[in-house]
Amino acid sequence: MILSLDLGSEVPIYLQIRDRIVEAIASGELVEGGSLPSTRQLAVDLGINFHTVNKAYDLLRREGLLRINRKSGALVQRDPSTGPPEPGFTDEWETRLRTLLAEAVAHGVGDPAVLDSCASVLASFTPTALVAHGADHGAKQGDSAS
Amino acid sequence: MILSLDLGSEVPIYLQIRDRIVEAIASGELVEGGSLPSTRQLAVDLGINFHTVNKAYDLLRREGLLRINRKSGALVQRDPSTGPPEPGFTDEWETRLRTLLAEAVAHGVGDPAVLDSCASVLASFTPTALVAHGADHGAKQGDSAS
Amino acid sequence: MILSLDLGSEVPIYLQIRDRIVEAIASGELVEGGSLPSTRQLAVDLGINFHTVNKAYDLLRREGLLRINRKSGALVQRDPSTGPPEPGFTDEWETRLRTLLAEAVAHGVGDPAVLDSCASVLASFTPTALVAHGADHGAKQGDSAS
Amino acid sequence: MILSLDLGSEVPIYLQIRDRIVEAIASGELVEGGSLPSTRQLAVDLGINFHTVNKAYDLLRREGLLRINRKSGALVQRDPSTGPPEPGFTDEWETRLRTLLAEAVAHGVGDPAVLDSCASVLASFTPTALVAHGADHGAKQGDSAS
DNA sequence: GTGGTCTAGACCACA
DNA sequence: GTGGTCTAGACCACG
Repeated sequence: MILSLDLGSEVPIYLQIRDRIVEAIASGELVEGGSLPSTRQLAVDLGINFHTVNKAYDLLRREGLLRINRKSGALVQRDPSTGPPEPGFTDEWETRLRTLLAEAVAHGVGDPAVLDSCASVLASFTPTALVAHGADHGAKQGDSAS
Repeated sequence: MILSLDLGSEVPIYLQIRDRIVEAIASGELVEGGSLPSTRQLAVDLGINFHTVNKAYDLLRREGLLRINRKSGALVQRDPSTGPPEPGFTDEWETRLRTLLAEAVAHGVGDPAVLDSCASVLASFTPTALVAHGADHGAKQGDSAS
Repeated sequence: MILSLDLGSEVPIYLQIRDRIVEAIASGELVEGGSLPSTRQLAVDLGINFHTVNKAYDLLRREGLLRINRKSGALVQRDPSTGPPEPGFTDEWETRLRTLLAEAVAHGVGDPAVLDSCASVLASFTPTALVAHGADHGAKQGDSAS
Repeated sequence: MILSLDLGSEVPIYLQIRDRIVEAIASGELVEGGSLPSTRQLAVDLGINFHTVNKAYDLLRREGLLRINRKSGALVQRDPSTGPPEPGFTDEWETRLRTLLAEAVAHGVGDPAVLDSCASVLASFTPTALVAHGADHGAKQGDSAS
């Protein structure tokens, strides 16, 4: 759970923390039931105010990725294997995806290049070891639409 | 150039305007050199303050998608056919893509489903290709429509 | 009187015209009593609206550098040999000079480099040829007012 | 950090603030790393809206003279000892210098008088050198005062 | 007519 | 507490 922040970035610190944790869950680095450092501990490690960590954890809780209780601290509530997303998640997410992809296309990134980026990002979440027996859910290729 | 906003959304109005325009550029609805409504006009049409439109336009200008001058108003500066993105764009964009995709994966959307979403979003930007036989009026070459 | 503008610059066109004319007067390219192109003519030559030229001429008139009458058009009212500036000019000008020089110093340009810039700019106004025989109406020296 | 404005001047307040700060940096009154009053505080002190201060600070930030973060407010990012200016600064600056000096020359201020003005303005930024015997505390080396 | 400035109030995000 | 967002009115600059 090494979590590198960029102080002085445009992105608020609490969001950077949240983003890194989301990515850690996506990549399997954090699995359902796993525990995260206490807010105080992480704050000390990162050299930031613990309120900032708190805010990140709370955001993740509201997103359904963490559960938090007094005794055991923050635990991962969800991971890729937990099941399909809550209803309503996908629509809202696709809206954001649409805007993000539009941005690349508008700037002149070709459709294939965009898809390649998506595929390679996905591949980076499943570092080969997990693609064990059938590999039927890996970052498959060739279904490009254009 | 119908631009439907969701007042009362979490997303600020100026960002919604910006997002819709980015998507319009990506989809070829707006092409390089095309002109956008004047800030005041659009503001009246949308029933909002002109500053809000102004802010959206200014953001797009800073992103390199619009150029703005006093006489002719806002013109589209870039479209998918204009060329590859400025250096530095892709890296920053992929960082955001990574976070966005991680979000879906963490919520249990499978890699293939994610890729499908990406592909179908991209396809939605070039719907003409799916309909046309020769597809000679797609936003691929500089055949400006104005 | 070739006057090159940069359309699309941050600096308004009318100000660019004004600035170029001020520089032409400073360099002796335009002398007291000399006539400028008519607003319409210059507007056509530059491919701009004649109101814009008008605005530049009017500004110069208010600054005391031009006089304008219907029959003979715009005439240069002042040049370096006309005499010392109107009272009040110098103070206001030095305030602007102070800010401009402070900007360079704050950005790390050393005092000598700043002075060099000033000197070379001044030298560029008096292209050596004018300091010829008597040099009694050129940018004469030694009449420092301070 | 006393900052006297002239309400009712032609020059917008935010620009006056910006100019005074630039001059304070040039004169060594503000040194790299030094902190400025918070936007709200300064606004109260000056009896103006905090947005106006904000605008001045933001302009200075875009000029590279300030850095701004939420925790520590506005800090001086540059001062005469920080090093040479960013490439591109000098050219743009000399263009403005050229116009400003041309103005004086056109109004009849002699070249020597102009140069004198430049020199005395520069001298006013480092007044200590004119007083001190050894001049070992001038704003020449990185002897930050904070 | 256009876009942009200047100032501003209410509110939010951040640490 | 800090800076920043979002929206806004009145006015100016520009062509």
